[in-house]
Amino acid sequence: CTISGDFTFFPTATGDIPAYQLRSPNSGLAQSIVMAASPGSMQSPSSQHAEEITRKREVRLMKNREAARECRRKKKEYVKCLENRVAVLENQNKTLIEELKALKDIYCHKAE
DNA sequence: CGACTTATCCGTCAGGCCTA
DNA sequence: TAGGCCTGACGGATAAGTCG
Repeated sequence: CTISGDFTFFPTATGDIPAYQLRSPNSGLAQSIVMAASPGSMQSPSSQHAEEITRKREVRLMKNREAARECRRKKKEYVKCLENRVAVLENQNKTLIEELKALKDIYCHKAE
């Protein structure tokens, strides 16, 4: 398990503005498909435009939803790797301390 | 057993970074 | 510089744990 090099965390300079938005109960893929499946044959240009905006928004949200899932998956993996590395280093440290103790012992007995 | 707290997951927004 | 991607921050939902 190695920590991939392209995964970096950086602080963002967000001004703590609470993120509020309308939550549509039927947002997501199904909604996008419904939107795409209804051709704007008998619609005014303005309602077509509104529908296009809605469709674009749905696509954007869907992509971001998936991106967030992937981002969280990568973060979990990254944390797991760090934890593994901590365990390995702790073991190494313990071994080195033991080794040092043994060498000190040998040295002390020689000195006598 | 209901009220409250804590942990975890998820969707969304905002903003930074990168590329065409 | 517009558009897309990535990710921190936020708030809601839900499960699990705790307490009176």
